[in-house]
Amino acid sequence: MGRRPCCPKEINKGAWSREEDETLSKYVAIHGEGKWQKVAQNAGLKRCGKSCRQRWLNYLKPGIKRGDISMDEEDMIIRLHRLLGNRWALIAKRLPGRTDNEIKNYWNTNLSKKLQKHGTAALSVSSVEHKRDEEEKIKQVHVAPEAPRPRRVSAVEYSKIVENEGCGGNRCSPTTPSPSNKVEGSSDEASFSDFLIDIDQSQLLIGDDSNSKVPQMEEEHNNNNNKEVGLSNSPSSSSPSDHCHHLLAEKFDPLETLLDVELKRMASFLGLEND
DNA sequence: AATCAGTTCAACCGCCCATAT
DNA sequence: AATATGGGCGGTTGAACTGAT
Repeated sequence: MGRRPCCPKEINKGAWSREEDETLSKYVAIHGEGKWQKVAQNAGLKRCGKSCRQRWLNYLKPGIKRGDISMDEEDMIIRLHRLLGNRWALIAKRLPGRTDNEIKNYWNTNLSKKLQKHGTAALSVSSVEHKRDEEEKIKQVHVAPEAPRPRRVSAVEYSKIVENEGCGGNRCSPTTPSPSNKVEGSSDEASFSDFLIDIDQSQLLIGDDSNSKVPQMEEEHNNNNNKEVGLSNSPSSSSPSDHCHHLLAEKFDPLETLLDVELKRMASFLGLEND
């Protein structure tokens, strides 16, 4: 498969100027999103199409929230990251106004440091709630003053940490057995596990980006030990695969729907019923 | 005030997949 | 069927910023 060079020869790189932002915003307002290569050309921007797309989606698009990630959002990020791994785009979809890039940055700068220092226990529900209490007193958005300053961790570093802690690295492989996502002997982790009610990540990941994978994976799942777990609190589902069949029959995106179920639990747990 | 080190985050890079030709 | 193209995504980089000395 040939790959054309992403960008024309003469392009601007680096930070976007206000003029460029305005040009892009005006163009997209008139012509809509998509065809980013043409956007770059037709709008007269000396920018790569991808760069235009990224600038629009991460910064200029109306409704984008910037900064001030709330404790609830942080909690959501932590939980979703536990469920989905480094699938920032999926996580971002569950946080209106937040972009994958922002969440990724927030994770790398604010949350991964906790992994680095305390392991996953630092990211448990109770610690987040404790932090919420503290931060409401201090009214600071990011890091409590007494907390160590954030530091970036490399992917390799992070993978090692997570490997030890649970979800195995950059992506939670669909074949990764769900028990690996638990840390033994951690009470905080136990509370989180309770919250998860033994959701099988392989089920959650089925419908990620290709519906076509679902039947095949379900078949595999059926061949394996499917007694283990699933959305067992769904009384009408005798098994996770039944549940997925049901969802498919109704033309739902399985992941979306499963996530909705999960997020309702989160909301219930957080006392935020009206998601 | 100057310098240095650490942190943040916008932007880039390259891989992958879906779709068009 | 093979190739070209567009777009999505996660990982990484580096300039700007901030705080410590």
